[in-house]
Amino acid sequence: MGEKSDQKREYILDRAKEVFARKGFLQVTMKDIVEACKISRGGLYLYFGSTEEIFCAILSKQWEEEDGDLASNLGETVGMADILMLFLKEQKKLILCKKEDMGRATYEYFFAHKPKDISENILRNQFKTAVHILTRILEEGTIRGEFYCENPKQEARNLMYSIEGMKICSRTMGLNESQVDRELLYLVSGFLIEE
Amino acid sequence: MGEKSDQKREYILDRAKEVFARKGFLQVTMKDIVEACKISRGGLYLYFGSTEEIFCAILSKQWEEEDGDLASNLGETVGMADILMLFLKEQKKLILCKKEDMGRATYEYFFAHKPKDISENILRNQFKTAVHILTRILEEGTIRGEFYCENPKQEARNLMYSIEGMKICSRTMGLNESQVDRELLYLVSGFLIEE
Amino acid sequence: MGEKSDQKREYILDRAKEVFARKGFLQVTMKDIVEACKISRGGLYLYFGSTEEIFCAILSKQWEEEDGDLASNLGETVGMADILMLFLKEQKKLILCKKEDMGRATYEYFFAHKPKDISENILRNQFKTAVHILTRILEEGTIRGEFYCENPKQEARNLMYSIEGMKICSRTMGLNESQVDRELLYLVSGFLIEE
Amino acid sequence: MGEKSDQKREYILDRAKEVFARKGFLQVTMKDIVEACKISRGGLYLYFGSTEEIFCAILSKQWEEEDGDLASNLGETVGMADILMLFLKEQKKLILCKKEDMGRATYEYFFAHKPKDISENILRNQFKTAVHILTRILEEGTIRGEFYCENPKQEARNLMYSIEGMKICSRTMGLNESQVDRELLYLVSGFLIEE
DNA sequence: AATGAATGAGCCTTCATTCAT
DNA sequence: TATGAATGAAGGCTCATTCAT
Repeated sequence: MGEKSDQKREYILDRAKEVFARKGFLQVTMKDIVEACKISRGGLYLYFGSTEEIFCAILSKQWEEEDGDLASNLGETVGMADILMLFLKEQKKLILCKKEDMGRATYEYFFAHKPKDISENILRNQFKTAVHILTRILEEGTIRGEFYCENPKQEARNLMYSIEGMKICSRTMGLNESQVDRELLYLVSGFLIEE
Repeated sequence: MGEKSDQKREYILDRAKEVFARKGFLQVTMKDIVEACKISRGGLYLYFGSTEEIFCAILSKQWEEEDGDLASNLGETVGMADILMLFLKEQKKLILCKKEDMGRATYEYFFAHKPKDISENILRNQFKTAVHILTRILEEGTIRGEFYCENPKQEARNLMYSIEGMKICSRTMGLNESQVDRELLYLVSGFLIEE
Repeated sequence: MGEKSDQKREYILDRAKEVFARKGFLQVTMKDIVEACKISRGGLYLYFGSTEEIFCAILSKQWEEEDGDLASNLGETVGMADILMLFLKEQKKLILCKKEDMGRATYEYFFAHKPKDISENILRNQFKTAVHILTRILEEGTIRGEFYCENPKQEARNLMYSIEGMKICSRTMGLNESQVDRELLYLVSGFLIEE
Repeated sequence: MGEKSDQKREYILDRAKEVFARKGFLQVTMKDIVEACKISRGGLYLYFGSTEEIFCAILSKQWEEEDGDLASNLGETVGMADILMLFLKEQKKLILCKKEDMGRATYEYFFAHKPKDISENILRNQFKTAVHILTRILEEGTIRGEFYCENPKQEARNLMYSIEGMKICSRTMGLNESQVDRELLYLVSGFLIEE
């Protein structure tokens, strides 16, 4: 066990992630993952007992990795507006499904698994973290005179709900880049002070 | 044929709708619907060939029925702010899943059925219609001096994206009424002129 | 459903009984029964959900059928010794597994399914019924002067335990007819009055 | 090899015995035993190739150990009635499953493995030995005037069949201590001379 | 000797779909 | 039209057994 197993575990999670990205959560079977991994049925069960277990493992891993991506840059000498743009650019990718991510799978998973232990809900945590980062950006930007924003926290929340809305609209009814740009621009224009 | 068949068709759709509202789209089987309808397996197949067919039929029906619910009131003597509140109240119900609707099922369905024929995409049409109605409300309200809104169309879009975002957040991570109220209030405060 | 189904149900039970008689209980799979019945996998599940369910159905059926086989003859003009011999002859068949019965399967089943609801335990009921019948035979025979038996109930119990013992010995270590005869003769000799 | 291996062999048999006592024979898997032994899968296969092999090894070992437990006491100055009581007390424990023994497992094993090589059948040997011991007890007791028994061998056989019957009844339909006592008392009363 | 990862066969169960009535 | 029995494919899970280390 140990090192070798961990490696294979990671390998399985990586392959499985591709499968989830392609098929969502509900329609993925253990067989799908077995085939994607090119291992035996029994082999997979050595590591994970169900698609749910695999899915949760991927979410956890992702959560750990993402930690403090943007947050670290706060307080640097870069302009807050730039950081905000960086943040929105990332979100835009997610909205437009540029990088085949697990968005759909995640939605499907949490549709069916209502938040029992609310603190355990990764989606919630992700959302809260995003709001937190945005709030700090808005606050700092306001202090520096780059933004005009009376209620940064609320504004941050508003931004995130809109972005979530676009994510879902993009996946269910299709959105193109210019539509997203237009909307993001409008959102930002509410507090951005043009030079 | 004819009338009698139509009646049964409607009956099936009504029962099926309850099932979809309860279980989403992907996890509903023909068996589930057969049982909900208390008809025979073969009987169901006389009317519909798959869950997808049934689901689409429900969506179409719904679309026809909803048509011009609110739109009809526009132009009446009631205040636009009141109409807006009525509209938001309806949306709030959907966000909080007060009336067990097919929200989740619809998301699941359109996740998997990417908008091929875009004009056929009902979600898109619903969204566009909602934006259209909101736009008219905002325009009329602005004319009447109830709102201050420079770009009603864009504002309407923004509102709808936020609302979509809340819908999804409510279903996946849980939202309570006060959270929704706070957000809606904030959104409206951007253009509502207080007396 | 109804008649037709009942017929098939019986058919399945009959085939399954052969399987249980051959393989015991624990080693019988749904697949075995499917094959014995020459029906489809799903077809079997239409009638029974598990080997246990099938097994219990067979036991119940058997229990109903056996009812009052010997008991009916009591009180006739035949000699009690003759009736006793008839009874023992039946038991001898079971001991020697002359008719491939479900003895082994039944033991295996009740080994694993400890008597929760004791009154429901068919083995117990069968045993009690046998003891009851024997008791009546002994009582009546004593009255008629064919037997000398101070405690018919206890003697009946003793007989049945010995017979049970022979059943198990026959199945596990092998017994031949003369061994059984010798033992039964000895048992009977304890209360039989020779002419 | 040699000593060390033997030690491990014994260790495995001891753990396996517990498993068999708990689950019978048929439902025990190699996996169960591997887990009970806390050794590796491959490790177990170095010593035994199947559950059957393990089970037989346990039976053999047991047989060797039990040898002449009671037999040794015969001829002492103790009363034969006392020795008989000792013997019956042991049997009572087995009947009531006081010490979790391999009774059920043994039955299950011999149900499926019909006595091919009859002399090899351990159950048979155990039974014969028990009968032999009982016979000697009865003979000696009769000589000493403690018992009145015309046919000790046959009486011994009868006793053992009854005891076997109670064992099986206890395991399949449940017997309590007083029921066993009553039956044993009745059996003994047939030849015991009260002072 | 010993390990334990890996394989693949085998059984379980559920459904979509067909078809004789 | 309507029924529901029947089929068989698909996916889930567990183990006996092997084998590289």
